Amino acid sequence: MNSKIVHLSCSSTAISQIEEGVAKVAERLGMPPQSVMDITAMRLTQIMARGYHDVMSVALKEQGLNPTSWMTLMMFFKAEGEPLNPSDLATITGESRTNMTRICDELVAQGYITRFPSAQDRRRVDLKLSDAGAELIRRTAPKLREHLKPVREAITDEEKQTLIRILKKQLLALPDM
Amino acid sequence: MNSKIVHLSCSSTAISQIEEGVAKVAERLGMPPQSVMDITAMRLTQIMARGYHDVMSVALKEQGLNPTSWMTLMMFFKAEGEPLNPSDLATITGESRTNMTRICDELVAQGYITRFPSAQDRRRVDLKLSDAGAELIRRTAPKLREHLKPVREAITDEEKQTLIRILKKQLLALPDM
DNA sequence: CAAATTTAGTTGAAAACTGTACTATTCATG
DNA sequence: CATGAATAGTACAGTTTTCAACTAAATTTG
Repeated sequence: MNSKIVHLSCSSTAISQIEEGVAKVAERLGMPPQSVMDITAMRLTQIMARGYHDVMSVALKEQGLNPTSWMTLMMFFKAEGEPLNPSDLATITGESRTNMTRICDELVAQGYITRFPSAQDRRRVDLKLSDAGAELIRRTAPKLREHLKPVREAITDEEKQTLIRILKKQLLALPDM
Repeated sequence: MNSKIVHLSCSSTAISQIEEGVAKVAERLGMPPQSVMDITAMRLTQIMARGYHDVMSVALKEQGLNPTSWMTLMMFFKAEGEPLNPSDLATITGESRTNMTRICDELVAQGYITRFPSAQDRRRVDLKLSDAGAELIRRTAPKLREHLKPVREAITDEEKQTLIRILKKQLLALPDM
């Protein structure tokens, strides 16, 4: 019987299916048994990231934002009035410079950040959070937190620490490109 | 001094900056101290997923594939000749049905899968892996594994188990939408 | 210090993905 | 068994992101 799966592939049946599938494929491809863990970890990480993304998207849509523009706004909030340039933002967020230009265009158009030419370097553009932007952040952050509540409560503080520690080790091993 | 960051945000300075930034923002927004862990875990998960994606993309590009089409091919490989339908693939991979149609179009055009109407249900389309597709998988899998080697070797088997266990708990908590 | 190189930002075209709407078919139920 | 609801697939339009090419300014270097 072909058991049905709910939309977001995060039911326990869906997860079991992934594990079975990975094990089967790894064996047929003659991969070492440990590779099952590697691939499973990768898949689950990707699915979790997608889950975060989707939850955030839903929560942010009503504010006219998406996860990327939100993260960009947070960079400004962190900067505490210090101006940021598009390329800084691009490297920090991991977005392309091209995309960052667009996102900033949008945020400027929405009135959440202001843009003016840099005094020091005339190639550069200085961007700052507007009052409206800061207000938006203060208003939206609690809503996001609320949406993420189930995920937050699914694991213990100790598990969170462990997760962070393991992810850091993996991240440092990523080949830079 | 404003320290420069390498392209993919996975240097140890970049990670520290994320942690500092999260802590600072959380405090200024009056969020509880634990939320720093929550947000950090989320960010690192997302960055890791992006890292996987980028590594896969590079490795797959030379075969004319992308991470999504690769995952789709793997579903067929797992199915062992059993025909699959676009909507099955969509639910399993988490892609939209629309997108899956397009991906399958592409894979058919590349000759890696074959498409023919289902005998049982005339609404359906049956898709199967072609010999060329199976050959492509056998040829590509080891290359992918090679590209992911640094990540695989960054953590112990025990840590992998732990990572998987924690991610599973979180995944099950994701609100379905 | 002039020429070559690099960097910042942007633009337009292309690619990847999503959302809506539609047709054809099957399933459910009165 | 006829009719309404649900499902499979896809086309089309819109969004988001990337790629390639370009301008302008700064930096390097011969």
